[in-house]
Amino acid sequence: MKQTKPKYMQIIDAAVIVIAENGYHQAQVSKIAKQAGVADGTIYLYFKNKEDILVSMFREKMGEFIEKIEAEIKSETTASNKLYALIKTHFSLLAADHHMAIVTQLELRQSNKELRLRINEVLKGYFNVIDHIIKTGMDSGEFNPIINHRIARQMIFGTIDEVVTTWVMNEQKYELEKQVDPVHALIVNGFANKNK
Amino acid sequence: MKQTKPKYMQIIDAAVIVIAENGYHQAQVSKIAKQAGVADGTIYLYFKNKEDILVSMFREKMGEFIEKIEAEIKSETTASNKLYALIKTHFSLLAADHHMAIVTQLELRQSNKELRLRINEVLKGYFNVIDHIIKTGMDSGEFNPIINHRIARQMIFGTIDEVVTTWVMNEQKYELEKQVDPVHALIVNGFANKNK
Amino acid sequence: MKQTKPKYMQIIDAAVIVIAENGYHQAQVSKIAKQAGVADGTIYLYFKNKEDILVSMFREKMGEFIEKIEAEIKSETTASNKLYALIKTHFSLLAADHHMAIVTQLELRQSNKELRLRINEVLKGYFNVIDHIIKTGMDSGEFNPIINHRIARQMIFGTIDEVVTTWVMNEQKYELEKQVDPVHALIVNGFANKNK
Amino acid sequence: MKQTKPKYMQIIDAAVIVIAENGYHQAQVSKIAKQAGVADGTIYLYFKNKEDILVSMFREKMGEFIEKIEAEIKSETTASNKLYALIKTHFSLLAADHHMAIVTQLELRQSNKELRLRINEVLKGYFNVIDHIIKTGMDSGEFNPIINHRIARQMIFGTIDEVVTTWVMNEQKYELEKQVDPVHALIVNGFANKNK
DNA sequence: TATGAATGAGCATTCATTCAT
DNA sequence: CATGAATGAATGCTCATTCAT
Repeated sequence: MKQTKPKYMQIIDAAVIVIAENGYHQAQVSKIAKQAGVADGTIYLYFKNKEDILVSMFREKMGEFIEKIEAEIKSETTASNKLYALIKTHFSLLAADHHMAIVTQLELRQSNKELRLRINEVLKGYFNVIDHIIKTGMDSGEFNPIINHRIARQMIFGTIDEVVTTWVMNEQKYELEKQVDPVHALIVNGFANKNK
Repeated sequence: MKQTKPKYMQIIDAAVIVIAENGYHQAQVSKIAKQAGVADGTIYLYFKNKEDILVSMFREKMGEFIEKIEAEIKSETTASNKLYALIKTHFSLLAADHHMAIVTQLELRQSNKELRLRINEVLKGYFNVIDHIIKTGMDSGEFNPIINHRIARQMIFGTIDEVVTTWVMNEQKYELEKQVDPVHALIVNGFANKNK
Repeated sequence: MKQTKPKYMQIIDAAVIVIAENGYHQAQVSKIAKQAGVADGTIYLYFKNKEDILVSMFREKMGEFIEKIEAEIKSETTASNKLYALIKTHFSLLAADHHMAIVTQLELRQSNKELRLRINEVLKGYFNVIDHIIKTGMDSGEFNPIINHRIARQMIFGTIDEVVTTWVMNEQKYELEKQVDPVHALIVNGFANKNK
Repeated sequence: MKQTKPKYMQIIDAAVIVIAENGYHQAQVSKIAKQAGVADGTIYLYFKNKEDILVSMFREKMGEFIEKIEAEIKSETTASNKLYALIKTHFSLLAADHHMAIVTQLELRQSNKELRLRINEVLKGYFNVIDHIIKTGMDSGEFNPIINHRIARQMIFGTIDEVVTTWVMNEQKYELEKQVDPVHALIVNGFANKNK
């Protein structure tokens, strides 16, 4: 079969593999080109520079990621269930793609401030999804109306991110998906013992 | 006045400033030496190599950081109040030291995997403090006995870290200390509307 | 005229010139690159590292050296004449290439033990040529059958080397080729006065 | 017992040990100072600079060396016997002092051209001894009157030096003193088969 | 479009020497 | 005489990017 996949995605997929297997600082352009089966110079026909590969990679992959999460959330009605679906889908997708888990949680964070700001731009799409869930809960009275919207978002993202990062750092030894319930419970109910 | 401060701390303090102001990848040893007011070679009388400067810096600063937080927590009795003191002290210390805030939240994360593992070792001391608070709350019945201990720790750290990082990325434009109450409330009470 | 000479030899020739004119310890890679008319980085497309330049240089030049000597020896029949051809060709080649004379006799000896061992490997080819002459003389009865083969080889090489080194150290002020006859005579006949 | 040995010789002896055990390029001044049991700065009260240590070391040790050889030669009458005594003493002294053998045959040759020229100055004392033997042999008619004086000296020194260097490079695995007879025989009688 | 040889800026570290004590 | 902390110059190698083909 002739290689029909456009070179653009071919290079992005190569970048994920190379970064996951070699680490951010060992992911030279020439290595990515070799993995993609193209010449070094060809990279520059599709990307402005190395940073552009990384940002594009993150944008493409994060785009798919968000789409899938949105699809799962849509069918849920309550905010709590939507949040559950978000956590579950987030964990499942990363558990199913070890390379992406390593790249997003460990390797891409080694990039410089400028690149991280551009990555944060991409993350805004994800933040919007979280914001939508929070708004749903506030509007329906399901969530406490006095909670700070921005802090709520940062807690959801911060918690999910820390849980995944710890899991990746522990070399994905345990089942990430088993953490969905306790994470969801903790976010919705907090630490307080209401039976007391 | 004669310079009496031992050169070891002098160099570490210089490293904080240079990294905060120039970024991790622009923090050359010669720049640190210049900032510290010593010759390049003098650095190597006190540190094995560049990585040793960074790990030592993190260990020294994180040590002080944890000591101060422990001191504030000790005088509190309930787990909720201890948690409040932790968040408050954490935010206050970083708000008071812009350089350290930039270095810990943005720059040091650009280091390679090996260095980050060594930094994580130092962080374990902080995790222990969080663990102690959770245990206090569990033992006293203040916290819900069914919550997952590890996830609880990851939520506390993940939330605090995300809030601080966002604040640093927004160039510390708003008052970090105003976030103490909502962060604490959200962790303790969760999202659920109990009046409903 | 377009530069058609392959860069590999271009760099090796540059290394000979730079080392001869600046000395072993002043022969920086950047200086060799400049002399070769290429960029510093280009060196590393053809050589693994600096040591590789030096070993390759010695191997290439010594290879030519040995080939030429072998060619001259082949047409001689007696061992004595073969030895004469070896000494004559050895002296002539170095007298004709002042740079190589300086590099082999003075500069390359300053290299570290590891590099010198690798250089000695290359020298074995030369020792084989000497060994062949000795064997020829022994087999034909031309040379005294009781002489120690290894010592004989060391005498031939040690004498030639010392004569050339002295000549180079005296800045090649006298004619090296005038030494061919006395060196040959001394090796073949020894010191003893047979007329006595 | 108080250390009465003057520091000058103490430092020279330390230099021999450090160079022999670590190699020329790993023989830092601080290492020599430590081995000698003095402070780095103390070295500079007795020697102008590092090169001065090495030249002084060679001069002192070579001085002893030559004295011992001269003493052995004096009691011999014929040139051949004097030459035999020289070779024998040369080999015996180096076989008895492994450190000096390594330093003179391998390590000191790694020094730069300037230092080697100064070392050659010291060697002239040794050359004088050889010259004296040659002259003795010429005057008595024992040696062939037509041999070139300078070449004869270079042959003797070059052969002895090559034999010793090969022995050191082979890690002194065989008995150097067993080579005295064949080396002497070869120098005096040459290669030619006189029975033929 | 695609190639890949060539480019050249940038930096951690060592160690001989000094000099205040 | 003796110390040893401090100095600072000097260099091999990598890799993102270009451009002639």
